[in-house]
Amino acid sequence: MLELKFIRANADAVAKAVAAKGEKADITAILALDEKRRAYLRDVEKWRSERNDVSRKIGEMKKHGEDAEALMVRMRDVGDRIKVHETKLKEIEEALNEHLLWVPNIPAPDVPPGADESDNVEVRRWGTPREFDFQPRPHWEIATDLGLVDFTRAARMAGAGFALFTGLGAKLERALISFMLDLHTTMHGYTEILPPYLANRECMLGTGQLPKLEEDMYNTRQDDFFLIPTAEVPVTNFYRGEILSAFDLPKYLTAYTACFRREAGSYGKDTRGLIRVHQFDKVEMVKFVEPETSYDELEKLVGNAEAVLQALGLSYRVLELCTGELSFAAAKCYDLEVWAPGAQRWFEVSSCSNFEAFQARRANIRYRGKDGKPRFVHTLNGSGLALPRTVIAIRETYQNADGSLSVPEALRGYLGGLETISAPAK
RNA sequence: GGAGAGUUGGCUGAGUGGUCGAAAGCGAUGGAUUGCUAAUCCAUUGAGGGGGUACUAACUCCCUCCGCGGGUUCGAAUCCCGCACUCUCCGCCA
Repeated sequence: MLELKFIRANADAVAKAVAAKGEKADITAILALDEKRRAYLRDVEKWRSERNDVSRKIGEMKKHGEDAEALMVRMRDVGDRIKVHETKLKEIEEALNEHLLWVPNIPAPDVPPGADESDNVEVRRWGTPREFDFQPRPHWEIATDLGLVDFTRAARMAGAGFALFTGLGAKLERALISFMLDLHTTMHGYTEILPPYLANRECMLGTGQLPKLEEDMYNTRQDDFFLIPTAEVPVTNFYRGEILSAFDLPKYLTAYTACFRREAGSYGKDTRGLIRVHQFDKVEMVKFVEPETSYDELEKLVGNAEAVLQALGLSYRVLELCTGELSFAAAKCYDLEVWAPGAQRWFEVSSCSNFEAFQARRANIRYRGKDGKPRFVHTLNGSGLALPRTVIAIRETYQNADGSLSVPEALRGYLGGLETISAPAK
């Protein structure tokens, strides 16, 4: 959410940002409603002021035993008029607010302009893609042969597009989750939390998934809860409505959660294996920081996510997203893409964004500055990491000629010292 | 699921129809005192919005907000109704 004052003063720039992001917020309508709102507000406030004055007078007259009937009759009239205009004012404000919720965040000035992924800018690469002296196989073959996943039975349980990890495949998920959380809590200064996987409507509005992405979310009809599409939702809402102290900032939180996405509109895309599934595991990092520091914090956040890939020995590249690829709420975003040598392509495993005050304004998360004035914090978040594609990269990178899989050293401690995953005996 | 109690400012906590935006305490900020620390004293200290002078600062007037939404009334933190959440007890249950 942007401030109405800001939109009023920078209408052109905001309209430009809306276009650059391919959004459809109607800035002209907002300005008109804003104008109308203030006109009604002036009237209502004038009458309310009168009512307050006269009511006070009535109170005093009654105390002195005087007859205030005439004034009371007059105020009854004023009261009716206020009520009518208040109703109208409320309608206008609701319409205005509805419009405002559709205004995206403005890209930071240094975000490269562009329409699609071809305009993203590669910032750096890490690691050398592994050379094979045999033909590397794709991850879905490896997983099936080693008995790590079972999509047939997953479909029986839930439906198409769900993963079911089995045996060491399941244990590998658990190992990765523990490894990532341990890394972030011991090396990067994050506090671990384990939040609810269901979130209410206010949370979804706060982080900006709603109203735009309602179709992509699972909703529990009876109670109007949403299955979280990312831990960002509950974790960012950790401080919703609170005023933090400047001395407590920055706050770093990390959480493992399952994530649920309907992936409406993406049918037929990346249907194979784990690339795109309705439920997946992810470790998320969320930061609450002072505005002055948020871009430094973003770089550090990317570094925290990169540390996971580096520890796992996986090659990756860092992309800076162009304006057209930025999500609704983000001002700036880096994607981390890992190299999968079997599939011969890059897979996004992390998205690290600075939302500046956009989410904080929606979720009303403030801090009290050293001058005592409350200000909105800046929020950031990044995956550290999403598991399915990380697992894909591990399988393809660490595969051996005999079909077995070496366990990355960083994970061995979490798998009872296991060094190799081999096909189960038939 | 049933019964009861509660929800007030950064925090604790008073307030049951008329200067209540709200006592008191804590905390915070500024100042005084002080060899340092501690203690003490004085002062300031809620948020959001609209208008005016000014035209980033400052000043000033007004409105709203005591969980949320309605209602009663000239007037509601205070009375009535609905909802949410928290706590206690009972039932059920992983």
